[in-house]
Amino acid sequence: MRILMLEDEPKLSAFVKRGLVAERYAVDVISDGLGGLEYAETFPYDLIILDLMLPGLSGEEFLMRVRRRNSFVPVLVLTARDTVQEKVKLFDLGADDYLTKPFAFAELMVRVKALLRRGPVNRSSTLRVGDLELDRLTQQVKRGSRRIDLTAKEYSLLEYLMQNPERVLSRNMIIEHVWDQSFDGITNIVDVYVRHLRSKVDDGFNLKLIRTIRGTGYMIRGTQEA
Amino acid sequence: MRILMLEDEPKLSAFVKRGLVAERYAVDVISDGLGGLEYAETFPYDLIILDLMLPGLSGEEFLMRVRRRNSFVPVLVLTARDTVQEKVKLFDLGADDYLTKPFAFAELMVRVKALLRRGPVNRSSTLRVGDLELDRLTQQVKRGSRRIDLTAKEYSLLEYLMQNPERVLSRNMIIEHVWDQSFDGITNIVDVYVRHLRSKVDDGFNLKLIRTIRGTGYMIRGTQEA
DNA sequence: TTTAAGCTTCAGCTTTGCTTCATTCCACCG
DNA sequence: CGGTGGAATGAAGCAAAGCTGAAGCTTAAA
Repeated sequence: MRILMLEDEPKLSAFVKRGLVAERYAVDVISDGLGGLEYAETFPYDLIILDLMLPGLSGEEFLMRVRRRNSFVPVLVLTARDTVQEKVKLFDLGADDYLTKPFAFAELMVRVKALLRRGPVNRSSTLRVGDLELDRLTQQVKRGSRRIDLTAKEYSLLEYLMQNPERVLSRNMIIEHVWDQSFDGITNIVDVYVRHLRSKVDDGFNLKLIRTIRGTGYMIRGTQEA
Repeated sequence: MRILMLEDEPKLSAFVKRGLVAERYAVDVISDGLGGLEYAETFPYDLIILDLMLPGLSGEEFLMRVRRRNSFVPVLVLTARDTVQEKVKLFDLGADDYLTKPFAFAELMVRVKALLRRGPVNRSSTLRVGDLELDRLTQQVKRGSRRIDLTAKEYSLLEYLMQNPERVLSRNMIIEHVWDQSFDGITNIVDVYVRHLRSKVDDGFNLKLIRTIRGTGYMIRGTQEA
């Protein structure tokens, strides 16, 4: 799950980012409107958190432009004003939810999860492929009855695979969903992490869930068959 | 345990606060209704103590608004009038208990504890994880047969962990529950206190109860396993 | 006013995970 | 049944996260 945060106050963004990362989201923080727009148009975010007070381009302007690109990313707006007019305007512009500052982190978290859940991909909170189970609430992974400990990146990768079972995912797509902005250039990082995952998820089991599609990418599947 | 107190008479609020702090609650005092509403909506309090005579927004109004947000936080009302009508009105508005001024501190304390105990989180007064025991009534902590002395913050932290055994708690969540205000930005205060706790709770024992989940936060668990 | 206890910050040190790179392996091609 | 390019793998450097001791600060107690 990849989140873009538009916030120019470093303390706040650092605090929020730390919390989101702890929940295993890949978070990009951008501090000005124009730069944010560029990011929003370049990467496939699952959610945007938008502070209305933004240098370079107002929050309203940003929201309009994103929506004009007929993008349906959920947008959570952070605002200082809490009036009815404000609310109406925001929903008009296409915001999906809003939060007035100051807010408790727990409250932000609740809304983030709610917005992500209602997206097209995520109905349920538990993903299943074969006898492999990933619980997004507690972030626990089990194969059969055996618990599996994953690092943050391993977890995100597995989550992405399991969101798209039986579908071949290219290395580029995987990088764009699982890694954040800190990434550049050509790399075999996906291969390496698939290896890590396999050693924890598939090793010692008869049925291998993660498959390589030569020349294309990877796929997860719970059934036998060639 | 976090308490919000709405009281505009400084002497009284100082007196009560000191008493509550001595009992290891984290107490925020706000002296006007509107500000109090903001706090109540922003932070997750376990209890609200409300003086009916309040500038800015009447106590009744406050109560109504809090309840309209369908918040189930217990509210203890302080009032000067002691009539049947008054009582009925208060309970109608959603008060959970009330106290007429003047009152003895001990009396307040009894009611506070009663309300906290019946809250959604606190069914039993003793928390247990492995051979570690925390008694909320007497605020005593024991591991096996050995008594452990904790400071106020250490106690709150341990209590929060033990309320959520086997669940990973992020630093942000911990800060919001254990410390009064959300901290500005980034701090490692949680790390430091976990260290303090460990030195008292885990050091010298074979089975370590408090675990670090790297990149995420901390967890308490009483069973062995990996 | 002095003293002590607890709270918070900070910096350096350790551990772990992230990423790159070089080498080896293997599927698919002719 | 070799050859070739994509994939797998192990190892190693690097960077981030967490640990820890100590010091400064605040508050309460004597």
